[in-house]
Amino acid sequence: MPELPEVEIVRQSLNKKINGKIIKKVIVKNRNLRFKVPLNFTSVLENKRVIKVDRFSKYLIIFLSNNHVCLIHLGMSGTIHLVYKKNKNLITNTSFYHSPTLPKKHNHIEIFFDDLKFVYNDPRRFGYFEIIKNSKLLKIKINKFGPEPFSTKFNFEYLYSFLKNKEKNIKNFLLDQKFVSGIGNIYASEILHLSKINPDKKGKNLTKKELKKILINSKKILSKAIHKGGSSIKDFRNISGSKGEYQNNFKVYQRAGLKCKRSSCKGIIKKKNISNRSTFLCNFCQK
DNA sequence: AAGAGGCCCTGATAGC
DNA sequence: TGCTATCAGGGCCTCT
Repeated sequence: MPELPEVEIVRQSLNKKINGKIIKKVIVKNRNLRFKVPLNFTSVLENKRVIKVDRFSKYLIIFLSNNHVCLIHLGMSGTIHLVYKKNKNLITNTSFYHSPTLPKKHNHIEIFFDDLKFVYNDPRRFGYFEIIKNSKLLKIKINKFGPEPFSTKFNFEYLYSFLKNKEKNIKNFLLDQKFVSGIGNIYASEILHLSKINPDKKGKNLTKKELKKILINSKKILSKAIHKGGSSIKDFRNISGSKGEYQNNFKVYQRAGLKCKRSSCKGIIKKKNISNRSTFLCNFCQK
C-alpha cells in the first residue's frame, strides 16, 4: 500500500499520539510477517518510552528509551490502527472503545500504552518489524539505500552518473530503492507523466533536461501527495481513520482509457505491464 | 555487475 | 452460487 507520502502521514499522526509515552505491554498475536517478528520483540519494547517516531523512505522508525530502534515496513497491505481506552487503569481488551475501522482478521501485533493501543494489521504479510540495537546500526542500514527525492544527494550529478550507462528503463529505476528511496508504483507513473518521459525510456537515453525534470517532479509529486494526506486507493487510512485525497489528483494512475489531463494533450491514458507492475502513461505526451 | 523473473501472501473483483 | 483467473500500493532472492 504505502509509498513515502502515506508512510509520512502515518508517522505524523503516530508521533502526535505515542511520542513520549511508555509501552506497557506488547502482544504478538501472529509472528508470521515477511520476516518473523523477532523473539526478543516483546522484551525490548515493554516498559520503554517512545522517544520519537521518525521515517526513512517507506520505513517507520520508532526510537526507544533503551536506545533500541524498532523499524517497521508496511509492505503492500500493512496498516496501523490506534484504539482508545475507556479506563486508563486497566490493560484488558474489554476496557477499549469499539473501533469500527479496526479489521477483525490479520491483527498481528498489539502495543499497549496507558490510554490507547497500537494495532498492526497486515493481510498479505509483506510488512515486517525489525529491532535494531542502536542508531549507529540504523545508519548503516539506511546508508544501503539510495537517497530520498528530498535529499541534497539526489541531485543532477548523482542521477547522471547513476543512469548514464544503464540499459534499464526509467520506470524500474524509480522503483529501485537502491537508486532512489520512497517512490513506489503509483508515484513512479505520476512523476514520469508530469516529466513527459516515457516509462520505457532507458536510463542511458535520458537527456539532461529530462534528468532535471525527474529531480524537480519527484519532489513536487511527493510533497503534494503528503500535503493532501497521501493516496487512498483501496483502504489507506491515516491513524485517525480518514482517507487521503491525492488519488483525486492522479493524472495517469488507474486512469486507463480516460483522456490525458495535460491541457492541450489529446492522448488517452494507457495501461501496460513493465516488469510485472502495471504502469500508466500517455504515449501522446510522454516521449 | 546488471537485469529479468519468480515468489512471498490474502482478498477483491471479473468472467464463466 | 461457485469455480477460476487476475490483479493489488513491495521487495527479496535466484538465475543468467
